[in-house]
Amino acid sequence: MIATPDRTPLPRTFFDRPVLDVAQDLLGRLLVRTTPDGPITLRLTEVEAYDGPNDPGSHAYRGPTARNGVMFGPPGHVYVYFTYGMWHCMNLVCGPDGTASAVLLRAGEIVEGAESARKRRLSARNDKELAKGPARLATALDVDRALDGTDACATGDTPLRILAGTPVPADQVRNGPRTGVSGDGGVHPWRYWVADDPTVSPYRAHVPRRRRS
DNA sequence: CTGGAGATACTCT
DNA sequence: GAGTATCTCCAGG
Repeated sequence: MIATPDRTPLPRTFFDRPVLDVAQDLLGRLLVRTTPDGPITLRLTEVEAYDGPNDPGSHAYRGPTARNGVMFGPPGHVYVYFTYGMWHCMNLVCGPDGTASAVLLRAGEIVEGAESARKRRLSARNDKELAKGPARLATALDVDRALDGTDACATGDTPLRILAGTPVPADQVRNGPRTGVSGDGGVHPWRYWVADDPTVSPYRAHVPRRRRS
Protein backbone atom coordinates (compact mmCIF):
# COMPACT_ATOMS: atom_id res chain seq x y z
CA MET A 1 0.00 0.00 0.00
CA ILE A 2 1.20 3.50 -0.89
CA ALA A 3 1.26 6.11 1.84
CA THR A 4 -0.20 9.51 1.00
CA PRO A 5 2.60 12.09 0.73
CA ASP A 6 2.87 14.36 3.74
CA ARG A 7 2.26 17.99 2.72
CA THR A 8 3.72 19.37 5.95
CA PRO A 9 6.67 21.77 5.41
CA LEU A 10 10.06 20.44 6.47
CA PRO A 11 11.25 22.44 9.50
CA ARG A 12 14.52 24.36 9.39
CA THR A 13 15.97 21.89 11.92
CA PHE A 14 15.79 19.28 9.14
CA PHE A 15 18.57 21.14 7.31
CA ASP A 16 20.57 22.04 10.42
CA ARG A 17 22.34 18.66 10.45
CA PRO A 18 25.43 17.11 8.85
CA VAL A 19 25.06 17.43 5.09
CA LEU A 20 25.37 13.69 4.38
CA ASP A 21 22.43 12.97 6.71
CA VAL A 22 20.32 15.65 5.07
CA ALA A 23 21.19 14.48 1.54
CA GLN A 24 19.97 10.91 2.09
CA ASP A 25 16.92 12.11 3.96
CA LEU A 26 15.88 14.43 1.10
CA LEU A 27 15.05 11.55 -1.27
CA GLY A 28 11.29 11.24 -1.69
CA ARG A 29 10.63 14.76 -0.37
CA LEU A 30 8.51 17.23 -2.32
CA LEU A 31 9.71 20.51 -3.76
CA VAL A 32 6.87 22.89 -4.62
CA ARG A 33 7.52 25.73 -7.06
CA THR A 34 4.74 28.31 -7.17
CA THR A 35 4.44 30.05 -10.55
CA PRO A 36 1.80 32.26 -12.16
CA ASP A 37 0.85 29.13 -14.15
CA GLY A 38 0.18 27.22 -10.93
CA PRO A 39 2.27 24.94 -8.72
CA ILE A 40 4.87 22.51 -10.00
CA THR A 41 5.66 19.71 -7.57
CA LEU A 42 8.79 17.57 -7.80
CA ARG A 43 9.58 14.37 -5.91
CA LEU A 44 13.35 14.27 -5.32
CA THR A 45 15.06 11.11 -6.61
CA GLU A 46 18.74 12.10 -6.85
CA VAL A 47 20.97 14.50 -4.88
CA GLU A 48 24.65 15.21 -4.19
CA ALA A 49 26.27 16.51 -0.99
CA TYR A 50 28.90 19.28 -0.97
CA ASP A 51 30.71 19.76 2.32
CA GLY A 52 31.71 23.41 2.29
CA PRO A 53 35.27 24.45 3.07
CA ASN A 54 36.44 20.83 3.57
CA ASP A 55 35.41 19.80 0.09
CA PRO A 56 37.53 20.59 -2.99
CA GLY A 57 34.47 19.94 -5.15
CA SER A 58 32.41 22.62 -3.42
CA HIS A 59 31.88 26.17 -4.66
CA ALA A 60 32.57 27.20 -1.04
CA TYR A 61 36.03 25.59 -0.97
CA ARG A 62 37.86 28.88 -1.54
CA GLY A 63 35.65 30.98 0.69
CA PRO A 64 32.73 33.35 0.10
CA THR A 65 32.25 35.19 -3.22
CA ALA A 66 29.45 37.23 -4.73
CA ARG A 67 28.04 34.06 -6.26
CA ASN A 68 28.13 31.61 -3.35
CA GLY A 69 27.26 33.89 -0.41
CA VAL A 70 23.97 32.14 0.32
CA MET A 71 25.86 28.90 1.07
CA PHE A 72 27.40 30.60 4.11
CA GLY A 73 24.03 31.67 5.47
CA PRO A 74 21.34 29.84 7.46
CA PRO A 75 20.08 26.35 6.53
CA GLY A 76 16.94 25.71 4.51
CA HIS A 77 17.68 28.42 1.94
CA VAL A 78 18.14 27.89 -1.79
CA TYR A 79 21.53 28.43 -3.46
CA VAL A 80 21.17 28.87 -7.23
CA TYR A 81 24.21 29.18 -9.47
CA PHE A 82 24.70 29.76 -13.17
CA THR A 83 27.17 27.47 -14.93
CA TYR A 84 28.75 26.74 -18.31
CA GLY A 85 27.38 30.03 -19.59
CA MET A 86 23.88 28.60 -20.01
CA TRP A 87 22.40 26.65 -17.12
CA HIS A 88 21.15 27.06 -13.60
CA CYS A 89 21.47 24.48 -10.83
CA MET A 90 19.90 24.59 -7.38
CA ASN A 91 21.07 23.51 -3.94
CA LEU A 92 19.61 23.49 -0.44
CA VAL A 93 21.89 24.97 2.23
CA CYS A 94 22.63 22.72 5.23
CA GLY A 95 24.31 23.01 8.62
CA PRO A 96 24.31 25.98 10.99
CA ASP A 97 24.56 29.62 9.86
CA GLY A 98 28.18 30.42 9.01
CA THR A 99 29.03 26.99 7.60
CA ALA A 100 28.78 26.35 3.87
CA SER A 101 27.55 22.84 3.12
CA ALA A 102 24.75 22.25 0.61
CA VAL A 103 22.92 19.55 -1.29
CA LEU A 104 22.71 19.80 -5.09
CA LEU A 105 19.30 18.68 -6.39
CA ARG A 106 20.19 16.48 -9.36
CA ALA A 107 16.93 14.86 -10.48
CA GLY A 108 13.32 14.21 -9.63
CA GLU A 109 9.90 13.15 -10.78
CA ILE A 110 7.37 15.84 -11.69
CA VAL A 111 4.22 14.83 -9.84
CA GLU A 112 2.19 17.99 -10.49
CA GLY A 113 2.42 20.72 -13.13
CA ALA A 114 4.07 18.64 -15.88
CA GLU A 115 2.28 20.73 -18.50
CA SER A 116 4.08 23.86 -17.29
CA ALA A 117 7.42 22.05 -17.11
CA ARG A 118 7.08 20.77 -20.69
CA LYS A 119 6.85 24.34 -22.01
CA ARG A 120 10.41 24.99 -20.83
CA ARG A 121 11.75 21.51 -21.53
CA LEU A 122 11.02 21.19 -25.22
CA SER A 123 13.87 18.75 -25.80
CA ALA A 124 12.52 16.23 -23.28
CA ARG A 125 11.33 13.17 -25.18
CA ASN A 126 9.16 11.97 -22.31
CA ASP A 127 8.12 13.08 -18.85
CA LYS A 128 10.86 11.04 -17.15
CA GLU A 129 13.38 13.42 -18.74
CA LEU A 130 11.73 16.65 -17.57
CA ALA A 131 13.95 16.89 -14.46
CA LYS A 132 16.61 14.22 -15.19
CA GLY A 133 19.78 16.20 -14.44
CA PRO A 134 20.43 19.27 -12.26
CA ALA A 135 20.08 21.94 -14.94
CA ARG A 136 17.05 20.21 -16.41
CA LEU A 137 15.50 20.16 -12.94
CA ALA A 138 16.05 23.89 -12.52
CA THR A 139 14.67 24.60 -15.99
CA ALA A 140 11.59 22.44 -15.40
CA LEU A 141 10.85 24.35 -12.18
CA ASP A 142 11.62 27.76 -13.73
CA VAL A 143 14.42 28.40 -11.23
CA ASP A 144 17.15 30.96 -11.88
CA ARG A 145 19.36 33.38 -9.95
CA ALA A 146 16.31 35.45 -9.03
CA LEU A 147 15.46 32.70 -6.54
CA ASP A 148 18.97 32.58 -5.02
CA GLY A 149 18.57 32.95 -1.27
CA THR A 150 14.90 31.95 -1.14
CA ASP A 151 13.89 30.42 2.19
CA ALA A 152 12.43 27.00 1.37
CA CYS A 153 11.26 26.58 4.98
CA ALA A 154 9.29 29.82 5.19
CA THR A 155 5.57 29.53 5.69
CA GLY A 156 3.06 31.37 3.58
CA ASP A 157 3.66 33.15 0.28
CA THR A 158 6.97 31.83 -1.07
CA PRO A 159 7.99 30.87 -4.59
CA LEU A 160 9.67 27.66 -3.44
CA ARG A 161 8.87 25.34 -0.53
CA ILE A 162 9.96 21.89 0.58
CA LEU A 163 7.44 19.45 2.06
CA ALA A 164 7.88 16.21 3.98
CA GLY A 165 6.52 13.98 1.19
CA THR A 166 7.27 10.28 1.59
CA PRO A 167 10.83 9.55 2.75
CA VAL A 168 12.53 6.71 0.89
CA PRO A 169 13.31 3.64 3.07
CA ALA A 170 17.03 3.20 3.78
CA ASP A 171 17.18 -0.06 1.80
CA GLN A 172 16.02 1.81 -1.32
CA VAL A 173 18.76 4.47 -1.09
CA ARG A 174 21.86 3.96 -3.25
CA ASN A 175 25.06 6.02 -3.23
CA GLY A 176 28.15 6.41 -5.38
CA PRO A 177 30.71 8.91 -6.72
CA ARG A 178 29.57 12.42 -7.50
CA THR A 179 28.88 13.22 -11.12
CA GLY A 180 31.15 15.47 -13.15
CA VAL A 181 33.20 16.67 -10.16
CA SER A 182 36.84 17.38 -10.93
CA GLY A 183 40.00 16.68 -8.97
CA ASP A 184 40.07 15.16 -5.47
CA GLY A 185 36.45 16.17 -4.94
CA GLY A 186 35.29 13.40 -7.25
CA VAL A 187 36.31 10.58 -4.93
CA HIS A 188 33.57 11.06 -2.37
CA PRO A 189 30.58 8.67 -2.72
CA TRP A 190 28.23 11.52 -1.88
CA ARG A 191 25.71 11.11 -4.66
CA TYR A 192 22.50 9.53 -3.42
CA TRP A 193 19.60 8.24 -5.48
CA VAL A 194 16.44 6.13 -5.29
CA ALA A 195 17.12 2.53 -6.42
CA ASP A 196 15.77 1.70 -9.90
CA ASP A 197 14.03 5.04 -10.34
CA PRO A 198 13.69 5.96 -14.04
CA THR A 199 14.11 9.69 -13.41
CA VAL A 200 17.67 9.35 -12.01
CA SER A 201 20.30 10.86 -14.32
CA PRO A 202 23.06 8.67 -15.82
CA TYR A 203 26.43 8.77 -14.09
CA ARG A 204 29.15 10.65 -15.96
CA ALA A 205 32.73 10.84 -14.77
CA HIS A 206 34.36 14.24 -14.95
CA VAL A 207 35.92 14.97 -18.36
CA PRO A 208 37.92 18.18 -18.87
CA ARG A 209 36.48 20.02 -21.83
CA ARG A 210 38.66 20.20 -24.89
CA ARG A 211 40.02 23.60 -25.73
CA ARG A 212 38.14 25.41 -28.46
CA SER A 213 39.93 25.39 -31.81
C1' DC B 1 20.52 2.76 -29.32
C1' DT B 2 25.18 4.44 -27.55
C1' DG B 3 28.80 7.50 -27.24
C1' DG B 4 31.90 11.31 -28.60
C1' DA B 5 32.77 16.15 -30.47
C1' DG B 6 31.70 20.81 -30.54
C1' DA B 7 28.99 24.74 -29.01
C1' DT B 8 27.25 27.59 -25.45
C1' DA B 9 29.36 32.38 -23.16
C1' DC B 10 28.93 33.46 -17.00
C1' DT B 11 32.00 33.25 -12.70
C1' DC B 12 36.07 32.72 -10.35
C1' DT B 13 41.19 31.81 -10.14
C1' DG C 1 41.45 28.42 -18.34
C1' DA C 2 38.32 25.45 -16.01
C1' DG C 3 33.85 24.52 -14.27
C1' DT C 4 28.28 20.55 -9.60
C1' DA C 5 25.73 20.71 -17.75
C1' DT C 6 23.04 19.99 -21.77
C1' DC C 7 22.00 20.29 -26.55
C1' DT C 8 22.48 18.76 -31.51
C1' DC C 9 24.87 16.27 -34.90
C1' DC C 10 27.02 12.25 -36.47
C1' DA C 11 29.63 7.72 -36.57
C1' DG C 12 29.35 3.06 -35.36
C1' DG C 13 26.97 -1.49 -33.75
